[in-house]
Amino acid sequence: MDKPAGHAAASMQDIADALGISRATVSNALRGKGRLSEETRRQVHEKAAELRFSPSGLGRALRTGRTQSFAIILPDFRMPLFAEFARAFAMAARKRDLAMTVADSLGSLEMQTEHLRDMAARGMDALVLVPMRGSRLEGLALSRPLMVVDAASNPLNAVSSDHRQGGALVARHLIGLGHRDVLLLGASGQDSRVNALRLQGMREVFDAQGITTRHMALPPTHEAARDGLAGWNPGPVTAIAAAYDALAVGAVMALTARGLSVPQDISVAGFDDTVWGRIVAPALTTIRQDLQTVAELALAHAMGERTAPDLVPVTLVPRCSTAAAPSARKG
Amino acid sequence: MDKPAGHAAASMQDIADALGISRATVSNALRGKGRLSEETRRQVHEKAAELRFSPSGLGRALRTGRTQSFAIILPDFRMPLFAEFARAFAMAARKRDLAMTVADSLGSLEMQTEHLRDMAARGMDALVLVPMRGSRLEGLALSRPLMVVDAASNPLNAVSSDHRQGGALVARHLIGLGHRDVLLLGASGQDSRVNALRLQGMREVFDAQGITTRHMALPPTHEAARDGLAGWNPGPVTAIAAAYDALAVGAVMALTARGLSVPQDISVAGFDDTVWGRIVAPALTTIRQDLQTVAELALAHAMGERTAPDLVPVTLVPRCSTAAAPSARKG
DNA sequence: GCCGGATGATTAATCGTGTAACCATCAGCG
DNA sequence: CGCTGATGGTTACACGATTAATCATCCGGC
Repeated sequence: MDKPAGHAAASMQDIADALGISRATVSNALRGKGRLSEETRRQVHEKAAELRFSPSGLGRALRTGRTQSFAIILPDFRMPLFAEFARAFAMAARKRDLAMTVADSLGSLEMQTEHLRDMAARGMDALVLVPMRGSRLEGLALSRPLMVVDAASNPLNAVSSDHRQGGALVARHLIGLGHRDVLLLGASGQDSRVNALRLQGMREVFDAQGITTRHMALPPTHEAARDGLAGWNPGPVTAIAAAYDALAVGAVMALTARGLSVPQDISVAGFDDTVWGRIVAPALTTIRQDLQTVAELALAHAMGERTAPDLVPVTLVPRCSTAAAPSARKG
Repeated sequence: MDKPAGHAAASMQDIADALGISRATVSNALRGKGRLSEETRRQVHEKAAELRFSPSGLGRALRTGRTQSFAIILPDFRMPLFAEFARAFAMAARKRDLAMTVADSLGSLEMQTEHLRDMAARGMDALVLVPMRGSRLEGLALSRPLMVVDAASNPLNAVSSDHRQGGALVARHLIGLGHRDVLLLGASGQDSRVNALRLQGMREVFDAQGITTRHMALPPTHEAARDGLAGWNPGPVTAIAAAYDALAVGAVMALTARGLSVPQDISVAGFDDTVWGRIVAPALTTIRQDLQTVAELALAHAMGERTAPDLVPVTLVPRCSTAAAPSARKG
C-alpha cells in the first residue's frame, strides 16, 4: 500500500473536484492571491494536505517560464575540487531558495554540450558551466543564460578565482624559502586557461627574481605525475610547484618511492587545497580557492544581479610539504 | 548579440507559422508519426534547424508524463565514494539514454526529504536515494518510485553491495595474515545499516575463529579517526579493520604520527576502495564495491525491470597497508 | 426601484507538446 | 455517378498551473 513505489500525484483539479469549486479558486487559495473567503481558503488547504498535494513543477514552470532552479555542469565528480564546487553551489543555492541540478560531462565535450542543451530544454533558469579543458563555447546559442566559471582569460568567463595571483603566491612562498631552481608541473593536453594562468602567475614572479624554472607538462592526474616523475632526475631543482593538487600528490609519491623525502630533500606545492592534500603525508602546501564566494557570485550573475566578470582572491595555505631549500638550510 | 545570455527559444508554433502549416503537422514531422508528404517533412526539419529548435522538455513532460530522467540524492558530494556513485550512475544513465539530476542532502535529513519531494514534483521518472545515516523513509508517500541504495537489512532497499560479505573478506584476509587481535573501527552516531552489516560480517568470521576483537566507534571522517586514535594504546592489537576508507586513512595518520609504521607494526584495512586509499602511503588494502553494477541494477529497478532486491558481490583489493602480523612474522 | 461598490467566485486563455479524431481532395472502379 | 481508400493535412483536447477578465450576489444609499 504505502510502499514508496509512487502513487498518483494529486492535482489542483482533484482538490477542486473534491470541494466542488473551480481550479482557479484552488490556485488562488494556495498562492494567497485573488479574493476568496477565509472558509474556502481553509477548506482548500485542508484538502491539499489530505491529498498530499504537491504542485507540479512542470505545469508551473510551463506557465510561469521560471523554474527557480539552475543547473551546474562539471567535468568530473570524482575530482575533489569539482565535488567541492558542487557542494559550494548547493549551499549557495539553498541560501537563495533555488533548486540545483548537477551533471557530469563524463570526459566528453559532446556530453558537455548535450547537458547544456538538455538543461536549457528542461527550463533551467540559468546554466553554470565549469568547462572541461578544450571547451569551445562560442556558437552554442543556448536559450538560457550561461555562466562560465573558468579563468579571467576566458572572454565568456563570469566568475573565477584569481589563478594568476595564486601562482604568484606559490612562487613568492618558494622564493621566501630560498628555492632558486624550481620545476613547474603543469597540465598537458587541450588548452586549459586555468592551468595557463597559474603557470603564468608563477613565471612572472620567478622571472622577475631571476629564478631558474623548468617546466613539465603532464595529464593532470596523480597517476600521470607519479609515473612521469618516476625516472626524473631532480638535478639542482629543490622545489616543485604544481598547478594542481593531483599533480603534487603524484609528485610526492614518485619522490618518496625514490627515497627522496619531502620536504627535506625537495619541496612540493599544490594548488586548490583539495582534501587529497590534507590526507597525504606530508600534507600539501597549496592555494585555497574561496569556492563559497565564487558560487555566490556565480549565482548573482545567473540571476542578473551582476554583469562585469568577477575575480575572487585566493590564499596560500602553508603546510608541511614545503620547507627551506637544502642549500639555504645549509648556508 | 550572440552572447550566451539566453535568446528566446523557438517553439513548434514558430515553425508552423513560418511555414504556414499547423502545429500538429510540425509535431508529426519531427516525431515521424502521422501521415505527411516527404516535402513537408523536409521543410519542417529545415526550418527547425534554421531556428535552432529544441523541444521543450517541460511541455513534452507535461503531456507525456515521462521525462526520461531520474534524480539521485547523495549524502555528501565531497566524500569520494558518493562522488564515484554519482559517476557510476551517470554512466549507467547514459547507457539508457536517461538524463540524470544529482542533489546533495547537505548534511540535513530535512534537506534530503525536501530534495525527494522537489525531484518528484519536477516530474522525475524515478528517484534514487543513497540515504544519510539515520534516515527514516517510511511515511514519505512520494509520487514517484523510490529506489533506496543502502544495505540488505533495509526493508526499502532495492540494490546494495554485499557489505556483510565484504566484512567477512576483510576478516579472512587478516586472519590469513596471522592476526589474532583486531580492532574494529566503525562509525558512531545515528544508525547506519551499512556500517552495521560491515561490522557484523567481520565479527561473524572473527568470532567463528575465536579471534579477539575490540570495537571503537567514531564519526566516519578521517579527522575523527586521526584524533580518536591519537592517544590510543595498541596493546596486543596487530590490525585495524575499518568500516570506511576515511577511518582507515585517519588511523594510518594517527599511527604514523606516533612513530608506528603501517603495516610493519600494525596492519590497517579500509572499505570501499576510494581514491583516498590509493593516494595515501601505504596504499590501503580495502574492499571494492562494484558501483557500475549497483548503478545499473538500480536503474533497472527504477525502470520497473526488476522487483526483488539485488545484492551485489564485492571484492578484496589487497595493497600495502596489511601484512603478516608481527608475531606471525617472527614465528 | 435602480445604481455603485464590495465580495467571492468562475471562465477562458496561456505556456509547449502529443495525439486521437476528423475532414478535404483525388484516384480508381464498378 | 457514387463508393472506397489512400493521402495529407487540420481541429480539438489533454497535461497542470497561473492569471486577467468576467460574472453573480448582496448591501447600502438615494
